[in-house]
Amino acid sequence: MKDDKFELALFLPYLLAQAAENSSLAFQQVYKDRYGMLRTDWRVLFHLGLYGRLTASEIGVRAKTHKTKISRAVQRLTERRFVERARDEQDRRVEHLTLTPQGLAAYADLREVARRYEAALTDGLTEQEAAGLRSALTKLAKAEPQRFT
Amino acid sequence: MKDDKFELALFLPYLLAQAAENSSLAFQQVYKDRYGMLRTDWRVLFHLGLYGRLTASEIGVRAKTHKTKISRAVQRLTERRFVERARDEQDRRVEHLTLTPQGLAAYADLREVARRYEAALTDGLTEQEAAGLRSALTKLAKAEPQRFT
DNA sequence: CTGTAATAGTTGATTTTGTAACTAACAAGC
DNA sequence: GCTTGTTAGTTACAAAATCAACTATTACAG
Repeated sequence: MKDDKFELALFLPYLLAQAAENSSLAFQQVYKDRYGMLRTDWRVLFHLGLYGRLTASEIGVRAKTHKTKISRAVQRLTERRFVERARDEQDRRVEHLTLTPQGLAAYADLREVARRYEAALTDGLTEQEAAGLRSALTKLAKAEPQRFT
Repeated sequence: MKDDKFELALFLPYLLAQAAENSSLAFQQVYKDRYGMLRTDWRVLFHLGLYGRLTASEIGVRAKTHKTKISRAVQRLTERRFVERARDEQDRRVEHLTLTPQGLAAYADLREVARRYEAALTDGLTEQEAAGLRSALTKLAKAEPQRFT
């Protein structure tokens, strides 16, 4: 039963999940309480805020998020007047999404919160930790999923 | 619209979530395909495999997981004969959980997979990245959730 | 003792996600 | 033109997560 050479607390998928959940809680509280948004909602909002006009599938690719999740997030954001849809006249399958003034305001507000939150999170880390963390996370986030027998 | 001084791809809660999801996919595939387990299931299995006899709430505390999630995971694991429950005779509210031989076998198998997976993940990182990552994640995972206005 | 609070764990109702199938519009071969 | 395939996005149904309420048992104050 007792085991050698394996520590759950050091297993990356486990540790990453714990850190991710723990360090998103306070931010989640804000976008949920202030704007009734879910995780995918704020991500869509931020993509539109940062990059301007995008289609649902462009957001899906950038955010590595399934199209049904995006579709439902856009639906919620549209109902609440944060986002506006516009059909592309050349290709009528495509919808261009933009933030409404209300959406822009929410984005600007949350972006400030995010900025402060980021600072607070980084504050607890040493230079080396922050640097190694960022660099490693970027690799891990981009890496192709491994293969297993 | 265009924004300065904020990068979504560097926002820790976002980057962490991406890295966490991406680096758990292949492992998830294994415990799902081989044993039909969900995320909480393998976590419970590993806790019992690593630390021996535990109660549901002890696992909940260690894994920072809500008791209903644990309860349902234990239910699934018990149905499939990976785990056995035993009432505590002193305090009959408490149930002690242990792995069955079948549970131990599954644990041993998955632990080996985890070990190899961990090695593969770490392989893509430099020494500094791995060190900074681990140290930073541990802090982030333990930190008290921040406070916001 | 007895009533009230606390703890371990489960259950049920609601919300959210995941998977697959679907509609609508375009593209390309023939 | 017409068939076949592809892409954008939605919808339907099943699986899973969340949150609150619940049972059963113990603790403890008076």
